[in-house]
Amino acid sequence: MPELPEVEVLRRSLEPRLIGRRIERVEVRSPALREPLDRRTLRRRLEGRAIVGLRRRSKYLLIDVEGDSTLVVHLGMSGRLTVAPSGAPVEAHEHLAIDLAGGERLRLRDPRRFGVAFAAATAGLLERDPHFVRLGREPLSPPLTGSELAALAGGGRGPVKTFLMDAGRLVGVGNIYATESLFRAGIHPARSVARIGAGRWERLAGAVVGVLEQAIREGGTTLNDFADGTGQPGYFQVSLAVYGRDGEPCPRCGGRIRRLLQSGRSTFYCPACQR
DNA sequence: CGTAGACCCTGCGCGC
DNA sequence: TGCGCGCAGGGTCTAC
Repeated sequence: MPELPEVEVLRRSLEPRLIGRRIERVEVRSPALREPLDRRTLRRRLEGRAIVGLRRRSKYLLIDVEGDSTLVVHLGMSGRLTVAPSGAPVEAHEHLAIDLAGGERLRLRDPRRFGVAFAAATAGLLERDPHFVRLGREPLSPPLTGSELAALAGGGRGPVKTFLMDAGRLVGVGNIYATESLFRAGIHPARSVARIGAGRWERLAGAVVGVLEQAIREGGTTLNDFADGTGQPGYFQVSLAVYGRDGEPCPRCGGRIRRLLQSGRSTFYCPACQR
């Protein structure tokens, strides 16, 4: 489900509903996520404390509470984090339920269980926690430039699409937005990063920033199940030029969009427009 | 060393 | 209608 735009849309939708709210109770309904939920630490760090801020790093959402604690959530492929009335029926694959003072409940559902949720000290979290220490550059803050992108790829030889999705270099760009960025930049996804010149790097950096910003404005991409914290779907999927459009006409030249596999992930591209 | 593939897990849509 | 197959937005680990 989520790449950077979806997590950012989720963050913005939750922020006004969560800031200042006190966490009354944390309930681990099913601890089986990619990393097992730690009931004791979650309760110890969160219960009784008010939420003071929501941040995003890469595809992680960070919910800061008073007293130097942070709830970290990664939605994996199928995670959803929503606010519901506390009396709402429990849904399938609900792993975590957090009751807020005032009668609402923050719920984490994740059918495929690729997600992660844990609580830790706020201080030094991004600098020291193993989930964060190896993460690369945020593409939007400040907006990525071509020369920075070229430097991040320095020394590599692999395909440019794989590079864009390497979170150790650049974070937040997953399969959809890597695919769309390369279409906008007119670059073939299999082109080696060693064979990209300054002009192309500049176009690609602009495309990455433009695609991510537009997707945030349009509420993210809802292919199956993405929703923000209030359950609202996004609508960037109608703006997708090539992703998921194998066999359809290219919106720019009318040629046939093709699909190929790279590192086990589907890539869609126009053979005429992307070189 | 960097890179490619397998793997984790459930659900859905498609073709038969 | 039912079933099997392929595929799905993530990340990590292992084997070259």
